[in-house]
Amino acid sequence: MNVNSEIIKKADILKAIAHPVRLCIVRGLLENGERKVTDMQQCLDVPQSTVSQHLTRLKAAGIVEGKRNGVEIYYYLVDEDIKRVIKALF
Amino acid sequence: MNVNSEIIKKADILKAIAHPVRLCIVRGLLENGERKVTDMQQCLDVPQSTVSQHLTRLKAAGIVEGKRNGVEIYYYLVDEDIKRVIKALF
DNA sequence: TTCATATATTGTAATATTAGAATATAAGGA
DNA sequence: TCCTTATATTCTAATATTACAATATATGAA
Repeated sequence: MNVNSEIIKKADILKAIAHPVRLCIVRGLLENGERKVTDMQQCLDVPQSTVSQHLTRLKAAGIVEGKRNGVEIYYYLVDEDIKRVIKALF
Repeated sequence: MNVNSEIIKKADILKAIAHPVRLCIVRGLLENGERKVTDMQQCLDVPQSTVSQHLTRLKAAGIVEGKRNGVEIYYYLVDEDIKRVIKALF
């Protein structure tokens, strides 16, 4: 296998959003700006731990960041590539 | 889990290109138009059967199609979403 | 401190993806 | 026909992803 590291990085970014729950989260963030976990969970109808795990993956990929407000955490998109990709996809 | 079928479809399309070899193939097709398998294989430095397997996946996802010319098969992109996504990504 | 709510982490079983060798098929030329 | 080249398929072991329950942690209010 020999593909360059730029390709690998881009493929990793795509992998991060290539999942229904994560894609839905990311699309929601693009449409509505920041959101807290509970809201996503209700919208997706998925257990809380599942949402949290997917958010962890999105964070690790550098796609979202969260800011805490008291007991809640609001997530928002931080990757411009992803914003363009989502717009292109929908 | 409850995400609608549009999201699932779009996530499947992303999954299809969220792999270094497949992303490289697709990007190459977008840049250079149609290509035959042997050329992709040399460019990627991956065994022939591996390239062929990835092409099968891209075909199944409706992203590429191939037309035979004698003993060779030329592949080309057929999905407009993907073209936009790749452009947005690079 | 204790409690309630929001979110994260861990453990694990089920499933999917992956690479690549071996083999098969398809097409055309000698 | 037989040979060669191009491409596809099959098999399989290794690895990665997934869902979700159970549990842990963080914050703020009482």
